[in-house]
Amino acid sequence: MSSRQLTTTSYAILGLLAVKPWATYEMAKQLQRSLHFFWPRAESNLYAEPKRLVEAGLADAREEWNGDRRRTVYSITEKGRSAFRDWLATPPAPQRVESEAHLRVLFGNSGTKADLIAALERLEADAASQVDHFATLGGDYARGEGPFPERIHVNALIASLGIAQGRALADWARWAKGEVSEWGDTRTPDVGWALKVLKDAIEDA
Amino acid sequence: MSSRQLTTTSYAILGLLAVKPWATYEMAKQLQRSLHFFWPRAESNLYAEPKRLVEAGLADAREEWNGDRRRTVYSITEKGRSAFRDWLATPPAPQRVESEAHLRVLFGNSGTKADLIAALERLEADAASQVDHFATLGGDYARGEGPFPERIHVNALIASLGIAQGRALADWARWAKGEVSEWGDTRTPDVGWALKVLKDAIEDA
DNA sequence: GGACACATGTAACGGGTTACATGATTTC
DNA sequence: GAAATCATGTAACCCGTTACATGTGTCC
Repeated sequence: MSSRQLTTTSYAILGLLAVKPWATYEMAKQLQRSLHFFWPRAESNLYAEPKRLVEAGLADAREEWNGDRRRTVYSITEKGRSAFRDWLATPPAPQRVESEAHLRVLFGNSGTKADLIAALERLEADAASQVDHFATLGGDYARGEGPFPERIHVNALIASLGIAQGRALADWARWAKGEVSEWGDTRTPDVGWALKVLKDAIEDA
Repeated sequence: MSSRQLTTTSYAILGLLAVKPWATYEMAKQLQRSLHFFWPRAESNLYAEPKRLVEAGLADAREEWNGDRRRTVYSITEKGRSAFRDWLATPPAPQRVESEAHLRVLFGNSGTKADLIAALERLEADAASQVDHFATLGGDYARGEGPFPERIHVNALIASLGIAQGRALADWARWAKGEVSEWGDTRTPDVGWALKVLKDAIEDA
């Protein structure tokens, strides 16, 4: 019925199940927490996926009752583990970034200075919340409070990545905000300034 | 018929048309070039959008003939310009990143060292090609060869952003590759190492 | 004469989102 | 007793992708 080719989202969930069994609700929350920044998905979506995994024999479902409230707990099967390992051996798809804020910077000369600065502020806010998130996660593990001590090494990797990327973006946005605020208007380029920015950027490359 | 709410993709195209009139084919290529890294879209998609813009009165279409070969040239209308300005004044949606490579790092402990390193290499390659792209773009403008001199300032901004982000990612990936290659296996965490990585990352935050 | 770039699409499919629905339990 | 959160979905919609189609001009 609802059978379908497994997607990356399916494997993301399978990966979570490889860590431990999860109830769907719990798992959905966890996905929001851990995948929000590089594999974002709507919560409602996550209720269909584990059923497909069960159908494919990669996971087992078990009903639990808490009073009159039902919860479905999923766990990975041996077949699931090996399917996940196979997927990990597969070449990853290229990264995909969608950023309206970048778009607004690119076309910033068609709008007002306030618009452009608002876009830069969004960029900075996004970046700051990313840094925050990964710093919190990393801090928990650093204090020995991470929920999965056996995952401390991969989590350290992810935290340092999230922080590095977030910081680079936040720093840039803050810098750019300062620069743009000194522009006369958005339409007329200060060529000397632009040339210097380009030179500096390319040197870094 | 094919009328529909305008999407961010529509506005991206409208933004291009605000720069100059484009033939569809040319425009599709340009979109690949300039939006590939932060608003990627399949080429075939880009042939439908300008028709919607025309339908909405935001653009005009003109047929041109080059021998027996037809090309449709679109240009923005006054209404289009003002609609685009309105859109620029709108708060940008949060950034959205989809990265299978990140996912594979997060679950790297379920796979082999080779898998993990392959993911890191993908990350590094993505980042390097991003740096490359923006360095080329920036270099053209720096040499006064940019196709749109009146856009040098926003292009400088975008180039420096692209390079900064790409470099941050590439540097991290290179570093991580070196670290992981010294791991015993992916399963057993070296807690001392992880703690140090976390401490360093959080200090940076 | 063949390959390749130019130029413009169409058809089918599908993963994902938004919005809504529903009832139970815990908390204040 | 109300509000929040637990817990699990469904229905409709749609933007976008993949894959394919088709003919022309140009270059070697």
